[in-house]
Amino acid sequence: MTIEEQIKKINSSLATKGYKLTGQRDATLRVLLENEKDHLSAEEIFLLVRKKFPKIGIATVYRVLELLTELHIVEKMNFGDGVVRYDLRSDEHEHMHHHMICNQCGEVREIKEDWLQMLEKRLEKEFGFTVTDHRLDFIGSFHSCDSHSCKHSGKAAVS
Amino acid sequence: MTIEEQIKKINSSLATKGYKLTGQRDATLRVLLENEKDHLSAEEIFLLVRKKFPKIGIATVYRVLELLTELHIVEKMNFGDGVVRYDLRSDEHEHMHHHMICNQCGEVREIKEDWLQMLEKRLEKEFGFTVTDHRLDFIGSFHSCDSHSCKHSGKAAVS
DNA sequence: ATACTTGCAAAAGCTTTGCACACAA
DNA sequence: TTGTGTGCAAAGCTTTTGCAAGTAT
Repeated sequence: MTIEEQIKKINSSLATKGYKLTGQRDATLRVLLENEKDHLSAEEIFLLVRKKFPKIGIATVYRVLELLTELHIVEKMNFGDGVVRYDLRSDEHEHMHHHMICNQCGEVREIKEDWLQMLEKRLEKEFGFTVTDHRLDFIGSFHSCDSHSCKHSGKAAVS
Repeated sequence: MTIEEQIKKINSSLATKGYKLTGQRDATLRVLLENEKDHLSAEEIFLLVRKKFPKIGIATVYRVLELLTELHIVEKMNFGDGVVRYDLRSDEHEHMHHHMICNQCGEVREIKEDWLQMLEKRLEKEFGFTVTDHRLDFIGSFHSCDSHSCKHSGKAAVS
């Protein structure tokens, strides 16, 4: 699905609940869609959105992110560096993507398969617990980061 | 392992790094050990510690928690309610416990098995990624909470 | 008109830090 | 005495909120 198509679809979701796709919301959404893999913080999102929409205030960005969280379009995540990051849940892999977090270079790479269906059935049976969502992160390191100096941007290492 | 034994063990870890087991640290540790399953926030820990050690300040509690995080005795977690919670990593199930988070009653129940070993081998093989830690949370609801009014304390519901 | 949105600034958390004092080796 | 640890209050951050003004239908 192209970004335009995704925007269009999200616009429908907004409309259903009586919300409008304003310029600020559109710009924020584009930043999220264009940086899907980056798990940006509110501050980072704000700085990027401001390039598209200079007069936006950070309060608006927070309000947009809260709105998108409500609609389950993004999800708040915390990778241990103390900052809230926003993770886009695009249709293709909603409810089924996991993370590998490298503690050498800080990269957060996504795994776009759902590895947990079996386990979720087990929770249902053994605990009477119905799963509606899950979160799975692996912390460790890529061999390519261990062996030679890592090419990825040196974000803060995790824990 | 009894609480006394665990305290003793942790004391050794502290000593190794030149830290002392002061009254404040002892009290904080006991609160954590006695409430292992509760995933307390800093504020909650502070209130409980103050019962044992009334003159303690919250800054000290934060400093103790930071110290324990450094030593990998506790781990900072975020369950989506916006509060940092501290999760004890006791020896028996270090690196191998998961969470069921009920969005009816807010209970966080632990699963003390490691269900991920197979998947971690796969990451090693497919991505060249060595896992040193992981995190697995399931969000959903217990049937007992759906059917009749839930007996657990009504913490804030998750997302 | 009416309801939704926004920017700004103030307020509200939660967490960290500076500093002088206390304590233990 | 020397370095570690602590309480208090102040400072720092991120995030939320109040309010008046703006916008679209």
